[in-house]
Amino acid sequence: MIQVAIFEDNAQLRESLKELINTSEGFKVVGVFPNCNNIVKDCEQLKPHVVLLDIDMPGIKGIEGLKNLRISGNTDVKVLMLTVFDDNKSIFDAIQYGANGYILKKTAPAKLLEHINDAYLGGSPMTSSVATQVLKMFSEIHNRGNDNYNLTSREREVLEYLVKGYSYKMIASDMFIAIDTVRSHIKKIYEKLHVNSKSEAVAKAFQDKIV
Amino acid sequence: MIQVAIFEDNAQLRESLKELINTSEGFKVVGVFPNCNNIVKDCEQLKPHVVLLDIDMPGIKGIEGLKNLRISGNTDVKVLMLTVFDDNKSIFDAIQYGANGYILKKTAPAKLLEHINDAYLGGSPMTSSVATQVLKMFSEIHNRGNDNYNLTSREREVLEYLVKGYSYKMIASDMFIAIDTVRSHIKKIYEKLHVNSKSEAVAKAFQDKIV
DNA sequence: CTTGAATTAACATATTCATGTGATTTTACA
DNA sequence: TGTAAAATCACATGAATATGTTAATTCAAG
Repeated sequence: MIQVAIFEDNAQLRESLKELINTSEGFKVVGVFPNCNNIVKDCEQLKPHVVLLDIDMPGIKGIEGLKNLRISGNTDVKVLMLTVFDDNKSIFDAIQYGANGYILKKTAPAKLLEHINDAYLGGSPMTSSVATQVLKMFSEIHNRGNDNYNLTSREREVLEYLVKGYSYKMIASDMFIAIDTVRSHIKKIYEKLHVNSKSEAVAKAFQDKIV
Repeated sequence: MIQVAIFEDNAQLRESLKELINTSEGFKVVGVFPNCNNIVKDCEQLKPHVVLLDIDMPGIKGIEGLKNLRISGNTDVKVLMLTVFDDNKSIFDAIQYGANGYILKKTAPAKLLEHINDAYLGGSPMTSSVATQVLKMFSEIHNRGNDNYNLTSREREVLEYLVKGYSYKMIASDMFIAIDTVRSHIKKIYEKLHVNSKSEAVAKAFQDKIV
């Protein structure tokens, strides 16, 4: 018997979720709340296996509730975020704070039960449109910026030394060139990166994944 | 009518997939191949909407096939990777090369069709255990290192300015403090981060995700 | 063969940074 | 209420950096 708690401000949806889950074999609603102001205590008392958490609630928002729950040390209960939109930022935040799944409210009843079961078993059910967002974010992150600002190989080399925190003197000695040459390269690098200090160049190198 | 091409070395699975899909309303198998050595040409000729691609094939592996397909410029066809294991590395690679979904071979027939349809419609169906892997990877990446080197709030603030490439003067004026105070903070920051230059501090801030 | 980019180098100068050694005032907390 | 940490500021000095100008050599591409 999977025990479910529901946090949803919309009374109608709240009740129909409760109805759906309670009338389904193997599921039981142990608590229903119109907000997640006391979600930590609620979960402590009721010990649900799975929580359905609306992301857009008045008062403490769903993400905040999830955050509080995880901060309180409860990493056990599976949390399914419910939302109307497959919004990028929210998905991101939800993942950050350890949501176990992210599904749209329009999900069909049968699938919803399936998702709850999935989460209970340790899976991470998500609406496939949400999954698309996640994959997109994922590959964006791991896509190193293809514009390397047309740095020459020597310039890139110098930039790498800068990132490693070398001084001009050290770079010169490591590259077997004069310190004035290092200066020349760095001047060029600054032009190409549109910066005018070492630390800006380093920051840009990280941000744009040049190194 | 969703047109599907199958690339799967196991003859039995290949045939049963074909059978399943062909006997289902709205689906049609346009091609079946025991390897993906010519996947680019195959897809050019048959123009499938969705490709089922076994990840563990002899000759050109599934991931390679996917890669070739995307490199050839075909970003249109939806690719569902089929696998036995929810293996971390493979999932990662598949995402990199633009797979649209990642499902286990043991997926029930009904769900498989659903997944194909999902992919066709632009979603990213994945088995929920796979989704778990993805989310885990995702949050690992975005998990800011929990050791922030015991920087005080003011020090962290200054560090953020450093990362933004501000000079001491600019930081002082922005924070409404004397430039010597900025120095003091920065000296402390260097001690705590074990560095001794602006650019090293910036680099460390990025590497350890302090900012 | 010449033109242009890349790499190398020198010189000058003003600014910024790193470091040391103090001190005062808040703020937190035991 | 006393003490430690945090935040503030000052002064000094040498090192490092940023910027400008100029120029020789190499080397690939037109």
